[in-house]
Amino acid sequence: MEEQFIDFDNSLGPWLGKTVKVIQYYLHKGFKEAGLDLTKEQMIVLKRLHSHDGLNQNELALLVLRDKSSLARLLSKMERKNYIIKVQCTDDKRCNNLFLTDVGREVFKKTRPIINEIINKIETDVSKEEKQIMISVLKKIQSNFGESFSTI
Amino acid sequence: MEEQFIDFDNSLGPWLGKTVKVIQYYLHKGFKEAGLDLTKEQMIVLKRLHSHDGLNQNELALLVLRDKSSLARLLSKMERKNYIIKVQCTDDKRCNNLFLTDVGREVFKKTRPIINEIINKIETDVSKEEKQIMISVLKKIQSNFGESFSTI
DNA sequence: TTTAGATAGTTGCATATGCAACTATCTAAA
DNA sequence: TTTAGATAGTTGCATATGCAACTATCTAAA
Repeated sequence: MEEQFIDFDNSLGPWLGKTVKVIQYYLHKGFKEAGLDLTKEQMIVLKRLHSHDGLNQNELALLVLRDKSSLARLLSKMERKNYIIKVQCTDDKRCNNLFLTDVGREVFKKTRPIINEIINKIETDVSKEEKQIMISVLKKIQSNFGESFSTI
Repeated sequence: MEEQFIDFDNSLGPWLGKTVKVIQYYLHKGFKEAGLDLTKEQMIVLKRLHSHDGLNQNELALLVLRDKSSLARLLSKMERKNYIIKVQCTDDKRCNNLFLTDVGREVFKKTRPIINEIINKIETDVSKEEKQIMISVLKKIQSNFGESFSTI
């Protein structure tokens, strides 16, 4: 069939994958060099709670595109480091509201310059038009895979 | 500083990251639904060996952007499943040449339609021009992070 | 008011990852 | 020819991930 002849190496998938790997490598490296005890994944959680304090685990898991079990373990580590706290919901004993601690807020603040540097590096020599096209295509790709992802 | 005001959520990094996560989710799902005993990571190794049989572990690790220790363990699992074999280099006892087995080749063949479907899904409603811009910007981003990555 | 099904979060298991330290081997320079 | 440094691959450790099965709790319908 026609299918056999799709050019895998020049399709968007591998290019996207490789680019993200490169970015993640330098992000982790940046945190390490700044002496921050933090992974990229934990940073994303801090970021979300920073703008949406009080989410419960299920809500947060949806936002960060992670399985709730994976997130639960991530949160445990962050709780041990005193970056976040879990507070049992008042109206539902099963559920926890998540909050940044002052320590967590402080750590997040320290990631700012590192993240900004990475963003600047990513977008070096990328024009406004190119950036706009990138984002619109990325949105399109996400929505090609179904509504569930397009709203995140 | 100016730095504080960079718009994290609308920068390329998070958009790229999310998109890749969505793609990977459906790729894994596709393999599972087809009954293939294979992860995305193992598929990438099969793909590389398919076009470059005989690479050693260090060479392959560079190509797939993985730490050699991570790759070593990936290869062990694939060797156990009889997808690949390691053959000690004739001229250097430290080094292994890696080869696909017939089983590995067969499994890789079976991933083809799944991968093609994902690629088609990704590129739905993405014009040739958009795709070209995407790839050129992704290349640019990779090279922004240094020569070491730009050639992979 | 009982209870079946839904929901929030956890745990077991298997996979994947990178760094640092290690072994075995090779190579190039004294 | 010896040997110091380089190189290929492995192992220990800590992290991250998703699926399936689980517990505790809640909710809506009989």
